[in-house]
Amino acid sequence: MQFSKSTDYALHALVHLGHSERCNNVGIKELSSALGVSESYLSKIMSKLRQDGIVRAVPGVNGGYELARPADQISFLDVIQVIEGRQQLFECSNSSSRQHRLLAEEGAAGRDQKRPGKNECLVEKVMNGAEQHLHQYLQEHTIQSVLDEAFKRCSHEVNKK
Amino acid sequence: MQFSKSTDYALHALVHLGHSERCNNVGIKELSSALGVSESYLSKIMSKLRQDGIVRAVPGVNGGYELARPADQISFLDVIQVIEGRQQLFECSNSSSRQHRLLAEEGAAGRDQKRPGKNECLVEKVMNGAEQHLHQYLQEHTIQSVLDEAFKRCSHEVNKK
DNA sequence: TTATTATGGATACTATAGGTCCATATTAAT
DNA sequence: ATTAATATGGACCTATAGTATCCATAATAA
Ligand code: SF4
Ligand code: SF4
Repeated sequence: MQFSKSTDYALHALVHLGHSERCNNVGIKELSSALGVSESYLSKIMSKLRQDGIVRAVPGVNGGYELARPADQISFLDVIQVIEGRQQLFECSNSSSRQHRLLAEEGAAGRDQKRPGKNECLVEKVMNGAEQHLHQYLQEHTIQSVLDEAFKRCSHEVNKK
Repeated sequence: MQFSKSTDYALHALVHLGHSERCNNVGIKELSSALGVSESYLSKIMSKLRQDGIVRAVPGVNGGYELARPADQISFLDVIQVIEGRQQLFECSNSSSRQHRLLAEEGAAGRDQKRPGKNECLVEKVMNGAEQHLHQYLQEHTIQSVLDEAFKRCSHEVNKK
């Protein structure tokens, strides 16, 4: 259970883009050398980010990438979901087992015909809760918030002189 | 980014053990058929749980597994960490890149010789925060809490009669 | 028109998850 | 002591996902 390296790369690439915002587009070469990742691999990742509307890309001379929206509207969650997919953290595999009947159906069978089998399972309930918490946190942290913190450090440095 | 099936199995097995607590040990056969998982595979998982002190095991006739401590002292986090390992959610891979210097070192180099390179990286900071939140939530939910909820449902059912 | 850049398909390698089988060790019951 | 039942651990296999490279093609600005 770990985030993939691709997510790592994507986040760093976006931070880089956010940092060079006012300049021209940033080409894959610059990104690649800044992050220390091969151009071929990184370009796949950037492609994904573009397909999901996180960045814009323009080919041709002086082309490259730029953020498709302000950095404070690109959350960590957005990036993670693009790269890792939107599958949920916990997916029940054996919902036809005897176990299942105890935890999800018993007590619901006769009581509520309104919700047909939609009675939430107790294990899933905990896990989905965990996922929600995680998502909320990741939603609240954006590329901009990283940039801001970096700037704060930088200005500390200046003040000290 | 998903929890493995093994974690799923482990959680269900523990719930089963918790449910049959006062009875004798529960053998792998019963567990296996209750969960709908092969004995061979499930036994590997149970072995891991034993090595980490979550369950006790006794071989021989009428042997089997039982919880090594009360169900309210076995958190989801405990189980997950046994099965998935204790690696952190986000592990930085390219800490020698140019990027890194911007985000983790700049502003720290001259300022603080006390903490040698221990200046926390800003991307990691967010991710570690996320992990902490997740862990806290998972720590607060135990096998017992699932059992309790199941019991609540059950008694509703009884009251209705 | 051309040089430059992104895109997407094909391919390969690797690591991990998921799963099986069997030989061995351990224990309780007889 | 013997035996039957049970857990354990090693060896092995397969499928899938992550990581990565290469190349042919498309799109764009100069
Ligand atoms: S009890 Fe929940 S997690 Fe378990 S099998 Fe049923 S739906 Fe899945
Ligand atoms: S900035 Fe943080 S996440 Fe990025 S390379 Fe440095 S330590 Fe790793």
